[in-house]
Amino acid sequence: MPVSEGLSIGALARRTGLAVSAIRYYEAQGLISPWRNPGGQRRYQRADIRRLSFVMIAQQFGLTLPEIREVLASLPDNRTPTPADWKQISQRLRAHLDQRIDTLLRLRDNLDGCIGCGCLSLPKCALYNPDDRAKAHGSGPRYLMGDAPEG
Amino acid sequence: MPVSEGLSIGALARRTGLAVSAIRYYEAQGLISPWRNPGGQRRYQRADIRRLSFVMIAQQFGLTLPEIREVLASLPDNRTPTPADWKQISQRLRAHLDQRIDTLLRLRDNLDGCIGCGCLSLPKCALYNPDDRAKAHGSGPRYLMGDAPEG
DNA sequence: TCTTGAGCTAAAGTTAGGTTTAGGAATTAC
DNA sequence: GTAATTCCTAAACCTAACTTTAGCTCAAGA
Repeated sequence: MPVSEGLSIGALARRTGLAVSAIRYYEAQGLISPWRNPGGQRRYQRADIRRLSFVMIAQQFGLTLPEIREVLASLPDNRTPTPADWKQISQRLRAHLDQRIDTLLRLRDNLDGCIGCGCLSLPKCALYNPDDRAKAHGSGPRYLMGDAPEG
Repeated sequence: MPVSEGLSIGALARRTGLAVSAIRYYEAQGLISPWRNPGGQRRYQRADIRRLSFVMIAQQFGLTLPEIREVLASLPDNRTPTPADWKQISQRLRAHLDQRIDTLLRLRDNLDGCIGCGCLSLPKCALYNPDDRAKAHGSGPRYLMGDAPEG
């Protein structure tokens, strides 16, 4: 029998498939808030399995951890989230995903145009649209993406 | 008048919108190979503007720098690339993009299903398909993505 | 010529999202 | 009761894709 109620971090790791280190990291990022048993070890609710599962899914959809934290903030504090709570949150995910798909589809259309016209690589090319650039993916030279260097 | 033919790195930076430091970094990664003038400064061909532009576009499409280097390797060494050369390369990009879009569309379908069934966050949920997870985005806990920790 | 603006290299710093390590303390299993 | 797990924290390390800094050299203009 456990020394107190709740899941240990190792148990939660086994249930979610996450590494223990990742769970502790998510806590540091404010995504999950366990309590401590008398010995100082973390204890989790069973609902936290869902919470972490959601984190993993949201990551696949391209949300950053701060974004996920914000989304999770809409879950109730005072009670265990219900399926309806999760459903509402999933719909926000869906909106995010739709936007990513749109961006990629627009990129593809532009690329098709460019293949036809031979303009690929010209700075005036539609592919250079900075909005698309900023949203399509996380990487690329920083200052092109709106982070002007000083001086 | 310049001390030798070709574009200086600053001129290339202005033409492409890239930072000088980024251009030097791309060289270190094998994406571009300038020659040196008698004073040891880098000199570029005008065709290198296109080359770097292509790098930026390919990044938007989610290719890593090593992947871009590989794609660029199919350009001719002995002559300036023609529009036909670029067109061929663009088609490889298009295939990559199609795959990304497919993955996201499948994720969206699964999410729709999950919103309906309320299963979101259950490990058996279709959203946990590891193939999709590995391909949808670069981030997420490493060892879930096939990089098992030792011991 | 002399000064300032580019360029050079090497090395360190940055961000996101974690993992690994070191050195202890708490639990569990026998 | 003791050995083997598990857990704790803090700090260092990791990758990708760059940027910044330091100290120096080159090039261009008045």
